[in-house]
Amino acid sequence: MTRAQQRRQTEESILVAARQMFAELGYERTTIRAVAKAAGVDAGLVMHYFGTKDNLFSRAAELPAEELSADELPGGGSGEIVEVLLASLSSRLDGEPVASLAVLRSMLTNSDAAERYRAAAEPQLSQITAAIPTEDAELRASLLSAIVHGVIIERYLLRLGRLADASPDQIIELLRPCFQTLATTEMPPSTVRPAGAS
Amino acid sequence: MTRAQQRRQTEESILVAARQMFAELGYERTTIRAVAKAAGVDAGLVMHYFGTKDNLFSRAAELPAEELSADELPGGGSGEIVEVLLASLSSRLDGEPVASLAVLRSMLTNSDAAERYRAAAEPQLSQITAAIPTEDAELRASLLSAIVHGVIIERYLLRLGRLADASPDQIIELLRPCFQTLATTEMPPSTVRPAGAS
DNA sequence: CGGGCCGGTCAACAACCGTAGAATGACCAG
DNA sequence: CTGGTCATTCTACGGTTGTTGACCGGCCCG
Repeated sequence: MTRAQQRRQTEESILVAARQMFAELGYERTTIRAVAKAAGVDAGLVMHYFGTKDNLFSRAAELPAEELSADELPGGGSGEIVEVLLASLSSRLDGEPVASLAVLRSMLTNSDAAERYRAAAEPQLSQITAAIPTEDAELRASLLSAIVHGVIIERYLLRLGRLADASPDQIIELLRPCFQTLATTEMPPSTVRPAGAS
Repeated sequence: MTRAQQRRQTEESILVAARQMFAELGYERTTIRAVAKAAGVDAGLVMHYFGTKDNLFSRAAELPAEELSADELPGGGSGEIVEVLLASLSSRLDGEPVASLAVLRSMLTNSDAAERYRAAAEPQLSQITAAIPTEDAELRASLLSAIVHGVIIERYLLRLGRLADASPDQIIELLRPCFQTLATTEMPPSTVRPAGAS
């Protein structure tokens, strides 16, 4: 194995360990020394390669650009966007998306993670907005986004309730009508009955 | 002012400062020294009163039992539970619920916060479950819960999109049909059209 | 084959953290 | 008035953290 290969491999194993720890412990509780030990190298080497802890996080959280943002939501009507969103959610629901979780868990305490998350979420948000015909499209898009993130957080980070172990398909099917009423103007007319109405 | 009063007042001002910092920075980045400085006292005093940082957090996060869990969701059909949930969400949507945010932001890194959150969420969850007549009631309840938390996190912690500044009423109204389709078996039949179907 | 590049280790520093305990000084009871 | 309680502060300790720079040794180029 050539020298460059060796280096890239070591670098990658550091990144893998870092991703894992960031996802499990969040930014603050993840220490460079622990990452180094998990990767089987010295802490100094991590600094030598990545320069700074923030930078290590940046590099470790790079690929969720792929995991986090749905890949280029194709335009289309509000009907199609729902299916695209559901498909994107579904793919994130089987198999732990480690890099995404690293970003999500660190999001609330690390400013770089927060910005990275915003950068991944905003274009997606505006694409959803564009596909919704109503006046309050922006808010509806935000709600759709909030639901997606709420589900992922509750499933992977909080591990609360049935959401932790339910099958992706089951979740998707329950969410579909929900998404449809949000993405389109149609509100089920008969079911709108706020509180007291005989 | 008597001695006991003075003490309780100082203690309270420490708690206020602690809540604020935990809500803004999360558990790890909040330091006892900083809390003390914000409260205008010495760090040692904080230790003297609260013994430990974990304990300080516990005390600072006590009142969200009131903020977090909807107060005694009254039983009732799936229709009523929707309105109760929406009302609970609505009340949390105007005015920043500082203590709740402290718990939420620290939840992902501090085990006490996580447990506290679970303790507040689980009874609520089972009450929702009880009000839903379908077989997959547990999952539906979890989804409802996930949506609520997703909305709050995106509004207060992430401050992403229109959700950050929209009026509570507007959010509630958009969410209502969503909640109804989740809490009841009724699925809008005509709108179910997965992908390609002519 | 020899010398420099480079992957990698080691030891140490400065800062900060939670925490402990002694010291101070004002207040209240007897 | 006096003695002790108690709110409050000060100083310091041990540990961990991010980060640094010197050092070592094998690989590759000329």
